[in-house]
Amino acid sequence: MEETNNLAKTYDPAQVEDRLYAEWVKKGYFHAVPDKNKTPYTIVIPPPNITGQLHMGHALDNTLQDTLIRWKRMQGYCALWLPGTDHASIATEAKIVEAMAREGITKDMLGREKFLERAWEWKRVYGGRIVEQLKKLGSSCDWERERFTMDEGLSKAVLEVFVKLYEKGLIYRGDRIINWCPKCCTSISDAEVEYEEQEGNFWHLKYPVKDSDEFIIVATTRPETMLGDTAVAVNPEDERYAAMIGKTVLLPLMNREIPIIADSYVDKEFGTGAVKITPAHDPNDFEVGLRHNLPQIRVMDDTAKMNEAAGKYQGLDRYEARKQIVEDLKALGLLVKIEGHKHNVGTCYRCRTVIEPIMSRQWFVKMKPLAEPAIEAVRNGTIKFVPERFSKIYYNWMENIQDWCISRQLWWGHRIPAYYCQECGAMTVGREMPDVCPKCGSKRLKQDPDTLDTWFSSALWPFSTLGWPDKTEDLEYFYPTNVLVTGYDIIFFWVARMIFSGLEHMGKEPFKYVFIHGIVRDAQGRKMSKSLGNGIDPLEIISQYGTDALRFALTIGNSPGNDQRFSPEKVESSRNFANKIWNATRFVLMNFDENIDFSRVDSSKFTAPDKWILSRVNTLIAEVTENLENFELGVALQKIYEFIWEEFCDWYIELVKPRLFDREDDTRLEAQYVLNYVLGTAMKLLHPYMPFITEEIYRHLINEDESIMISAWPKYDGKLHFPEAEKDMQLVMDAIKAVRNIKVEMNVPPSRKNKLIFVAGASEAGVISSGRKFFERLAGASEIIVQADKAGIPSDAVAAVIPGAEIYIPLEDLVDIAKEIERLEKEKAGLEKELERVNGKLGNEGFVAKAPPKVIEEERAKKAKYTEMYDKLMERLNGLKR
RNA sequence: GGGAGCUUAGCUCAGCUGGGAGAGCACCUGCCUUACAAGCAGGGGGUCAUAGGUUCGAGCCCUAUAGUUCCCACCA
Repeated sequence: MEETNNLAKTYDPAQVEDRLYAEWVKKGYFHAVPDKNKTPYTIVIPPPNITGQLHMGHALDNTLQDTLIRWKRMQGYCALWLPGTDHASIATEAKIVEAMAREGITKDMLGREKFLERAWEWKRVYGGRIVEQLKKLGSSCDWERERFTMDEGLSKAVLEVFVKLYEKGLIYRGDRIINWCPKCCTSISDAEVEYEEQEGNFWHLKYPVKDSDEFIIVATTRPETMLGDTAVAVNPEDERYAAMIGKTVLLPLMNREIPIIADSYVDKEFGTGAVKITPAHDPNDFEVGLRHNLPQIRVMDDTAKMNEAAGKYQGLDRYEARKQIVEDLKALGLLVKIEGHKHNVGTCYRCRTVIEPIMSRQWFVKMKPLAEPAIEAVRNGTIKFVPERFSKIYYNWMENIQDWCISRQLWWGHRIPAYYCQECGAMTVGREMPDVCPKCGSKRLKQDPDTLDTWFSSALWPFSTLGWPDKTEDLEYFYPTNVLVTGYDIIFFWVARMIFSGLEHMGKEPFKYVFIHGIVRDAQGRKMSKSLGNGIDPLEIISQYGTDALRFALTIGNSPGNDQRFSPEKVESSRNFANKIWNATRFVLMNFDENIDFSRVDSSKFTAPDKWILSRVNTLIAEVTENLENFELGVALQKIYEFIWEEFCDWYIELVKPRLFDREDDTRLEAQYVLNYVLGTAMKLLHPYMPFITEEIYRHLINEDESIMISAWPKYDGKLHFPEAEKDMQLVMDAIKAVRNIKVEMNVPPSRKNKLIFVAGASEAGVISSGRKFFERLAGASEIIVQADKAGIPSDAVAAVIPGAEIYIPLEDLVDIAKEIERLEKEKAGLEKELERVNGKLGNEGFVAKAPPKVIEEERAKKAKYTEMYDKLMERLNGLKR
């Protein structure tokens, strides 16, 4: 205990964090083992990309998870926070390709096998980085269970799911329009396309009608696709074009004959009412093409360069081709006009390249049958979104869901388990490559070169990480998990897909709650981004202010699902709070004796302030616990903050100082005990939020626990509820505040001591008398007189009326009657306003008849209180004015 | 086109099931009071976007409007 009296004057996180974290890990506190005597509480981490660097989004997401898991662990649950990383196929592959490009190497030069070797090497080098960064946040993950989406076990799960869904007919291969990223050279899913509004043009083009001198004018935003046109469509009810339907136009530049068809898809009002149809390069045109049996002509290759079907434009990039085609049409007199046109352009969410819709043979998951139970699970409350409003976003997406394109033309990822016979062309899907083709017996089989969308494996995360498809003890015990914590930007990508996957493969929801948070923005409210360079590095903040300050700043004053701004000022005040706690602890410890022995504490010697603070912390326990249960982390933290700073530090510590400083005081030990208990309890409540400082402090306090991390979460205790003490202390504190207020307002030097005369009824008088020391110390009182009436009070004393008492301060030379009257008039006006409001309510028949009795009673009590204060104030005022 | 959020003190934001408007920062005044100046004490500052409605009672519930942000859809 000796060294405890020598805590540094300011809290230094660097001295504490790494040391404690290492110890927690060493002691195995983060490790969860199935325990039949405990209830499981499970969170699986949203696995960060192996290429990732910790950013504020991670910091927030993981702080919230850690707060929940630490709280539940303390509550006695078998709390598992399962960590891991995601292979992030497209993002990782892009980075590797980029690095290779710097060496002048391409994927093709290297070949698949060598490329994968590089990728695994990349994973080995960088995969651990983000994990180490998560540790800096204090994350209490069970690192013994760390998983990676391409682990053997998880890959087995992917294989199993693919084969199962294929056999059920829920995975199929087909030729459809998909989103193609020409830079990443792969298909991507609808969810991976981001739309951006861009200034574009609307080109009006003349297509000559065959065997006539007529033209039909089409309007397009993408002239380059005209090379692949296989029809022109008009609305069947459009009279302007009625006569044209069925005729043939000669496609300019290509001189291909294409029909004019009628399809209700065409909007008469928009553009010219005639639409060029390019089935191979537009999703809507593709549908029209199917309805009318139109040929599909792809005019671009995988890098969005024009291909051989583009005739003389072959080899040109799509935008060069556009320019050239417009030029050529103009030369031919077929360009009618160019209009400016704002439109949304789809871009690749990874590289921002404009997406090319291209017809291609890909693998898809049939979504409708999977979506239905997933919608139902949220609708019937099996899974709850917090805040609830996010379920609407979820429904909206799920109800309009399209089939999911899952194949990617990438090498880094789970390879599609489909095998093609090189002899007969038969396809086999299976858990392993068949020895021979089941159809023709040939041994020449080749696996599909494509890999799966990275989200295909993360969709299985809540159960694949627990051992599925094997029936493991972990899976049995920890699944379904309790809560998933993630940002709203990832509901479609991940949350929705986990829900239908869990229901389909486990027959049970993957989690009960989806706790959604917003985005961390910069101080100006902008999204943090690499291109803007406005990102704030959490690790930088940690090294400057400490992990606890960062976590506090990210949690305080935020409500679930809302975005927040992050500013250095906010962390600074968080850091100040950490320092405040630290110093409160220093104070407590420096007032402990070496041989302090709490077994000798006599609870009958608890004073009013003791009972008051015990009662207050007791209430705090109940409120914080309830807030946490409702995922109101910010509100709960605010309450802890206010309790510690205002009630514990500003009041309780100040109130007990006289007892601590007087070594002979009969209740000194009791004060020390209460300080230790209340601070310790507050630290427990704060621990889930600020794990390091609370642990460090807790170890210096007196308790039986090995670590605050595994100590028991405080419980409300009816025996520690002291309403009388709370009421008495309210009177004392009101009085102190009133005196302080007067002294400042009347410009009394703080150092000057004054006599205080209280006029109060018997019970209040008792409270005030026993609070003598508090007034001396905290209100600068030199002498306290308590009396039942106003006898002998100097007429020029300054007065304050508080609930239950009047206070008079004889200021002699300092008093300015006019000023005093002015001050009292202000008080009077305030009271009048209150009285008016209360009387308005009580005078309202409706209120008295319909309001709950409890509310009416409260209002009546207020009325009595204010009336009494008002009368006393008026008496004083009239006395002064006389 | 559809949907959601936001609008509360100078700034950033809380405000749980409707019952006397809050915090942090900033500002003003005074304090180095032996835990903390990263602090202490005191103070100023708000027709809770606007207009209706429900209710005894609305920052909170309903409707409409305005401004703002975002998501989805993608009429070429």
